[in-house]
Amino acid sequence: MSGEERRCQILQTAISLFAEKGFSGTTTKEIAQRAGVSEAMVFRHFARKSDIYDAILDNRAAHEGMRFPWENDERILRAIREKDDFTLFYTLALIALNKQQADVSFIRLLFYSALEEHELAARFFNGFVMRMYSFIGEYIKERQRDGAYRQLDPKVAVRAFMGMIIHHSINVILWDKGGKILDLSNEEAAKNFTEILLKGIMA
Amino acid sequence: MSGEERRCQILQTAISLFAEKGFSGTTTKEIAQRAGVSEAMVFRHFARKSDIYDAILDNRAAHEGMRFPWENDERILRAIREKDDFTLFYTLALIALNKQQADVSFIRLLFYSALEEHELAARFFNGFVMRMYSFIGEYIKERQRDGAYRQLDPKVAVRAFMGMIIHHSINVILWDKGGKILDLSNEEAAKNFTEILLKGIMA
DNA sequence: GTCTATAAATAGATAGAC
DNA sequence: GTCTATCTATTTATAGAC
Repeated sequence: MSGEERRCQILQTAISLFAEKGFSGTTTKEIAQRAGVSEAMVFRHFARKSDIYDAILDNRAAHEGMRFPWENDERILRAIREKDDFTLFYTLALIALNKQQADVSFIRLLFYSALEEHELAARFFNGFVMRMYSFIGEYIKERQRDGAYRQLDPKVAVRAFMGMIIHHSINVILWDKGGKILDLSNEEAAKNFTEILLKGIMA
Repeated sequence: MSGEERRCQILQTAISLFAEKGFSGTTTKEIAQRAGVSEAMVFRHFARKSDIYDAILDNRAAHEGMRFPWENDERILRAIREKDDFTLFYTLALIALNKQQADVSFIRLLFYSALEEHELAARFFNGFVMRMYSFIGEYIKERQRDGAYRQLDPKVAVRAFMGMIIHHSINVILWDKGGKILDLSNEEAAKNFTEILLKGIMA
């Protein structure tokens, strides 16, 4: 295997372990074992263990989780043009829920990084999250000008909406794994949260 | 210092360190240093490091975070009797927000324990969270029978409401510390979320 | 590029004196 | 109940051969 390939493979292995057990809960030995190489190989590519964590910042795959999958999504662009509120928020919610639950590993990594105060969390927040607030916030402002929504801080509406969605995913992933309290398809969840939000902010 | 006192003090120190850096991110040496004792003292009271983590389960102070501060709260009991929806949800939200943000340490401990899959998280979920769902859920059912709220799964409404609240606190605590995106008093947040929920679920 | 062997540092845990 | 000293295991990290 070439240097670049090996480096990448070790990094992927480490990311998945950091997501499972956090940075300090993961040993270089485990990383090496799961990657199927010797520990010396790990240190050949990353001088210190913390360099592996830092390398996540430049990793393409990790940034996958920070992509805006809807910026070129035809359903969404059309819903915005047509001011089809339900379709817009429903589609946003459904895409988010599916994405979050398909990438449990990324969500866990993100929460660990927030608790451990690693730059990854800050970068996610300053990139993805802020962009999200302005994207949805702008639409809400426009609809307020139309008189369709009542006057409230658009950012509060975004927080409420994202709160329902993310909190639901966190429950599915972290707290209520078996669906003990609430077992709901993502379609049902998206529909219900969208209805609550829209009725909640309409004029 | 007596044995029991010392044990308790070491436990408190450990809890606060586990909240900061997680279980594996904390060393027994640090615990000893911050508690102002030798490492030997730590191991005198807790044979193994993991025993400290486990002892949190029997700790009164940790259970403080799992209390229902409103079960004897006159404002809330009265709001239920009078079916004063706004006051009920507003008060619940405000108490929750204030409590969460006053006990950042407990919230962090809880999230670490969920990621680390420690029993603390499961106990919190099976105790506090489930009780919360049935408490609010029952009220919503009653109001649905009254014809005041539209038909939807009460648990979905609870998840939406708790989602807004908890997600907001998590933002304040973990992600948006400086209030970069949204800087809101807990009163404003409680008011806004309550309005969105109530308009969102009313008939 | 890969490994085995080993060093160095740290973490968890114990012994025994006071 | 408390400490110092010590031990062992683990973890991070390096050296050097192939």
